[in-house]
Amino acid sequence: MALRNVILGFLEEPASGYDIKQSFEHSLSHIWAAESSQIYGTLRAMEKEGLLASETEKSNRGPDRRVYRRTLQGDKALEEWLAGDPELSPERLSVLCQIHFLSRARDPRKTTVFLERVRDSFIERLREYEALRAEEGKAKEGTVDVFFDTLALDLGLKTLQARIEWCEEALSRLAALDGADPANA
Amino acid sequence: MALRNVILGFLEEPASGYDIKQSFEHSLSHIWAAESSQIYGTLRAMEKEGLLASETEKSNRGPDRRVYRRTLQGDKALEEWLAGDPELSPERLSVLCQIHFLSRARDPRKTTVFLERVRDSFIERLREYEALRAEEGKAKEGTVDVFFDTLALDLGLKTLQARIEWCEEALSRLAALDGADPANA
DNA sequence: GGTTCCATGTAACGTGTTACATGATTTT
DNA sequence: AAAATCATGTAACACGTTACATGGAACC
Repeated sequence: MALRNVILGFLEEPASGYDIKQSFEHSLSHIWAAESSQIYGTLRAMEKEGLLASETEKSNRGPDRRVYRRTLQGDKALEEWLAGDPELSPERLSVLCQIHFLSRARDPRKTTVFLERVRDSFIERLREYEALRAEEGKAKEGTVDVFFDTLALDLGLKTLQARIEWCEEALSRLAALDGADPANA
Repeated sequence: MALRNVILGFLEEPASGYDIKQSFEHSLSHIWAAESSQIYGTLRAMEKEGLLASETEKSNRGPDRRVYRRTLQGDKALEEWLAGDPELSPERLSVLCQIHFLSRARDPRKTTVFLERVRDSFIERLREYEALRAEEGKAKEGTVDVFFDTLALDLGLKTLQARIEWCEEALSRLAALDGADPANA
């Protein structure tokens, strides 16, 4: 159901499936990048359900565009979503499963190597988020908009920082284990 | 593909679909709780692929059990998963989408109410994780096992703490905005 | 006799990805 | 003439959830 809601959110102005795909890439890329195939299908379904209405329109470049706008029912659905409960989806990070089973083997060496790689991946992603954040910040220096537009991105940054810290802590505790109890190696 | 790998991980000892379902509930519940229907289907598929082999066995209570064990090929697949790249799945938190579109409206009041609810949900989940953590810790006080067995859980704890902090920070910045610029209300 | 636990599954649906098909227009 | 961009879609597959069917054994 989330995709439907996000589409409703993007349709503040009438837009085509192609436009919505662009919106994903420009303003939600760090959270979600839906595929065109899914977007087009969902738009059709939403029109059938009465959430959207569409008209075709000549493009000045390429084939005709099917332009969608929210119906009153669509307006209402969006409002309900934004006034409804926070949707805390379960996380199900595969990497946690890997760590779980690795650590069952009680092998400090293997665990260390793996955690270092996890940390490096997190750091890499952090760099990407920081770059995005810098762009946003530069574009709207000192305005109230900076706060609102970086709200969601900042959660990602904070989360990654905490996870990198977790890696560092786990690695230093592992090093202590390995030193104190070399029989484990 | 993740479910296949987790099943391989659980099959350190031969086990039935039912047993695997229990394993999810006992040792991976905070990360993932797969449904029986999916587990049984996947077990069948994995046997067909040569990762597992099964025999039926009388149960001392209830119907016959189909007990699976890893084949050599299954051993190899598990090893490869644990030696392979960390799987950092994309997060796609619906709640971030909600925040994104709420904040577009530039409405400090609505955003405040929503963020308070998000914070409370995170706090609730944190309590659950802390309870799980306390159980683990109690069962294996002072042993090396505590470290390994709480590794994945601790990431969850750290993540939640960071997210709660993020809520608090955003809320206090919002309060400042609202005080300084009441024209926005 | 009813509830709970053991145990395996089927069917339908919802969501998401990958690969591909089609064809116009603009830029190099 | 080739490549990039605009624009919409179909088909097949993979993953996951929900609801339901079936039936035995143990416990109260």
